[in-house]
Amino acid sequence: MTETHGKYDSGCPVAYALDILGDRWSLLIIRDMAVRGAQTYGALLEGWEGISTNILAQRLKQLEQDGIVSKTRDPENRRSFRYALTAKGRDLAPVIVELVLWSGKYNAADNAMTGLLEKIRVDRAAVEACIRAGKTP
Amino acid sequence: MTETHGKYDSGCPVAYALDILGDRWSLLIIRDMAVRGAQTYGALLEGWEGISTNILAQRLKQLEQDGIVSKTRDPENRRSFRYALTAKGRDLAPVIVELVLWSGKYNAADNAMTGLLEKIRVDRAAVEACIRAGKTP
DNA sequence: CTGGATCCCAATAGATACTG
DNA sequence: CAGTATCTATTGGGATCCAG
Repeated sequence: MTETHGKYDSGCPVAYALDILGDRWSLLIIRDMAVRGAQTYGALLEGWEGISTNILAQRLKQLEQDGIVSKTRDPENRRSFRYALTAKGRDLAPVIVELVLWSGKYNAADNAMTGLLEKIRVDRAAVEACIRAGKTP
Repeated sequence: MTETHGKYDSGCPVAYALDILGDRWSLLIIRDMAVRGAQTYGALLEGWEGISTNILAQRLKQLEQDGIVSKTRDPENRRSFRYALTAKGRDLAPVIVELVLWSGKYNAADNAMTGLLEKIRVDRAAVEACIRAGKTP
């Protein structure tokens, strides 16, 4: 019954994760939602790395299918949509935290944009709790 | 002096990590070394997912440049090489562990090949210590 | 206007066959 | 065993077009 997801159906949990996250953009989109609080297509387009419109649309659709992202109409602005992380998406917080710690160790120099590393160093649990609560740390 | 690595030089630590790991194969190669103990080109080729030869060669070269993997001549077999994780590569252990835990939560069904999830659940610290020590858990 | 589809084209990733 | 060569498929950028 296990839905065959992607390319390699090896039964390895690392491969399962990489089927969803193993590309240049998916995790950056998740980061934009978790860390920067981006909630709209427009806000995601203006991320730090400059994703293009077709890729963003495609990845959002895929992430929605994978249960990472939810899409709803904006209650206050009927012509807009709101994207949010699901519980499954927010549960990636520890993965993001470990990636940031690793980068911080080996790429100490540039960490300019986020300040995330410092926040994690001060109180890692608090950062994860924020993300899990759907708030930006 | 920060060497510009890859595509997006945004200064975000997540992006730094993804520049090295954000593709379908790099982290699987690292997993094969860390978890399965693969040390040769041939052993890596026979991983669970079936990487093709050119991709493996290219990724190994890149991972070596990025300081994740080291390549040395096999002392016992002069015509063979041995690939190993560097400290930087082994320090990805927590990232792999978090990915496995996440997959285990949302893809409980298939975890057949590794048994890694169970080991992590029994003693996470021990698994990470193994990998950091260059031993397979 | 926001959100997204589409087309064109360049660049990368990848499978297979072959080589020292 | 450890790759290279070749060829095809997929990805991605950028502009533009389209719908609500």
